Amino acid sequence: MANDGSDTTPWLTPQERRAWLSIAALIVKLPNALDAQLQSDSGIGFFDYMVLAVLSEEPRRTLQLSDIAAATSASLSRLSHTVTRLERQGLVRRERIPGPGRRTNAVLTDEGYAKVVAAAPAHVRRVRDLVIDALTPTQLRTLGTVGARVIERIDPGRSCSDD
Amino acid sequence: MANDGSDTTPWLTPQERRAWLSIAALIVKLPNALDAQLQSDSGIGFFDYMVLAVLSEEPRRTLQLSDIAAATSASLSRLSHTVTRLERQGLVRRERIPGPGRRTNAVLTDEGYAKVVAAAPAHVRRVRDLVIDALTPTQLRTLGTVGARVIERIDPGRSCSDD
DNA sequence: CGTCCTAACTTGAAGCATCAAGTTAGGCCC
DNA sequence: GGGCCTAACTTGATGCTTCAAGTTAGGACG
Repeated sequence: MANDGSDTTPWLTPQERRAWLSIAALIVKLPNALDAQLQSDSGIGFFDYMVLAVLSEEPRRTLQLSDIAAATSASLSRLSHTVTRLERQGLVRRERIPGPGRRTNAVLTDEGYAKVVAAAPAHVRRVRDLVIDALTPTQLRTLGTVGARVIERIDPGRSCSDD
Repeated sequence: MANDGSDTTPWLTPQERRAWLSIAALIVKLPNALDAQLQSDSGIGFFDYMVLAVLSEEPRRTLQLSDIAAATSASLSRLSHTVTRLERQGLVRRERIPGPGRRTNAVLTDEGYAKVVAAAPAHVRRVRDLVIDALTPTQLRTLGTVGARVIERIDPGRSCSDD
């Protein structure tokens, strides 16, 4: 129970530790901050917003559930529950795909589209305030690169696309 | 409803957008990955682990609830519920502070201490694999700096200390 | 053409987080 | 020393996430 996979466990150096503390705080606080902004300004959570946003960028405002799940880094189960809720709010609608297998699309309704359009400006502004405009272009670039690198480590072989 | 706080909402440039997509994926996936590792190796969530870890670094393995909440970026309510659960598992114990006000300490039990000690190596290894060792020292340094900067924007005036 | 198989989704229960209301223990002020 | 105030928690309800188990629609194999 005290040896989970290695005899030698190199602890963090003071520099590494300091960096890690900042990163840990970041990945806790940034999602909270974005959730809070969207919740209070538009009555919607960050994840729900991402789902609507992803759909709004599709030509037919339509995407298969498993593709949405991949785009938002969520489990299919989570997504299914979420789509059920969004459906109840009239923002989205389900649609069976006729072909082979048991595939289902989610389609953004007009009301759903209006919701994202209404929510986006304040959301983007907050993202700018907290992240984009807080950093130099070089820092932002590094952050993007570094994020992609870590993501690649988490699940090797994936692209990314959400908002 | 279409104008949440500004007439001119500068959208993201393609570079900014690409960076933001990486960052968004990062703040969703990294917590999930850490949670999954801790859950499967030690049967404990990331947040619970942080609470125990913070306590384990105190001289008397004791800290006031509101200080733990601050150190882990959580609400007092969330922390109180969590401490109740940890208490039920025998990992922590509550202790009223006699002085003024209605202050309460959480104290790490021996069992709780054993738990963190057992969980830490695999957790640290995962943090190394995913983040620390995936980046150059310069990138890590930048990431730390940048994290601190964003945190400062989120709630101005705070230090950080957790694991 | 029937059985097995897989991929994609659904569902229900259990756990965890959040929000809004309480509660509690002293200070403060007259 | 009685009423009021604040800070620090606690609690219960509600909602979201996860987990494990189920369901469904074809395809492949024999």
